[in-house]
Amino acid sequence: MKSQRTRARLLEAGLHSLSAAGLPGVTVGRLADAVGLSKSGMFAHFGSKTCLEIALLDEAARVATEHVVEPVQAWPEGLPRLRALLTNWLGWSTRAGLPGGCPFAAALFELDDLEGEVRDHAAALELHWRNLLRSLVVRGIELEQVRPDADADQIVWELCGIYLSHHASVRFQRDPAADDRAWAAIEALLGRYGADASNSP
Amino acid sequence: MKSQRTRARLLEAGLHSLSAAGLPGVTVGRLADAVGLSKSGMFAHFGSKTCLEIALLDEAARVATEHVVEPVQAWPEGLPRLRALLTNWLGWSTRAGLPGGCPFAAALFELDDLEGEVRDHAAALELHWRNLLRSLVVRGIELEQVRPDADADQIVWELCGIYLSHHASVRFQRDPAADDRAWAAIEALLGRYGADASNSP
DNA sequence: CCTACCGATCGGTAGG
DNA sequence: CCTACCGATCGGTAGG
Repeated sequence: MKSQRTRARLLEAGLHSLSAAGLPGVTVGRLADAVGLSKSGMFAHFGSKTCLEIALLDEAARVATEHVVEPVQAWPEGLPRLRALLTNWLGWSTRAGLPGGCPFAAALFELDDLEGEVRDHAAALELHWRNLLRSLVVRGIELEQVRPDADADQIVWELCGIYLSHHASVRFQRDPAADDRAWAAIEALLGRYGADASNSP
Repeated sequence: MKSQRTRARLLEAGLHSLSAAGLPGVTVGRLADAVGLSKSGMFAHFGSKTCLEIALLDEAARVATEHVVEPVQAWPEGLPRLRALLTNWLGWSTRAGLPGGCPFAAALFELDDLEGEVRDHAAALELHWRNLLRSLVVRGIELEQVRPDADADQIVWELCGIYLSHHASVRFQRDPAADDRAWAAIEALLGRYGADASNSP
């Protein structure tokens, strides 16, 4: 019970480091210091650095789900829910109280050319997220809010690009127009496939 | 003269590490080993780790320019040259012989929440690149290949998103359809602003 | 460019 | 969970 609270504090502090400095910024020693225990205490909670990294990715997914996915279940299915999800997705890490960017966006580029458990775990979480996006698009097609010949995978692919460009725009270039640019791109993308659109591809 | 050749070998080996494992993957000791000299020999060439990192970003920019920008000057101005540039941009690091991904894409997410000279240098190179993209779009407008009311910055912003999604798609998800997805997105984007397009925004 | 060295930190373990 | 410790590696320096 006390152990579980300590673990929760470790995950919270670790997620902050992960957001601020990426996986290389998370070290066993620094995290132990931040929470006020010894390094070996860390290994009592996480058997290895790899286990810690995987636990932190899961924690990031948990917090992301809490802030991005859960509030959206109240919206009507299909496009309205997708739009609400995108609203929550863009900039979620800041609204979740994290000091830096999205750990998954970072993992996409930090782990891309590495092999191992951590990469595999990040890839699984990433796939899960894309499938969620995809299911909303597919539901939009079923509900005839999106053209029946729309390519759901293409839409998801482009939405991910908009998310990444928005992330770079906000966190790296610090462009105040990032939100406007992202929504202009999103509306153009959805407009392209909208059931009301008459222009052929 | 011999020193210059050694420096060139250091830059080449360092750029490989940078591509494969990002900035955290470049260490003075490993790079010294790879080229067969001592660590202090490294400091004779680059005064500090920071200097080395900046030199590697410049080297990455040099190689990128060589493979992406220079071959494109033969194309007609405006849209044809932009399309040729995009063709060379997507996947350039592999065609340049690098073992991993694009160092600038990685820097965008590795350095975003850090401060310092390295970040500033990466930001300057990034801005230079976006300005190049922008100038091609603007030239397309001047040549009436692109609608006069097109927002060049928005186009560049979306192109960067397509590049990042393509990068994640190729290197992280290893999706063989990445090129097709990227070009579908590019053609849709350019079609949206094409001089021949009659649909309003 | 070298040898030889510095203090700090890395992930991890022994033994309790 | 702790103290105490391990070998390896980090960026960097002194002196040549």
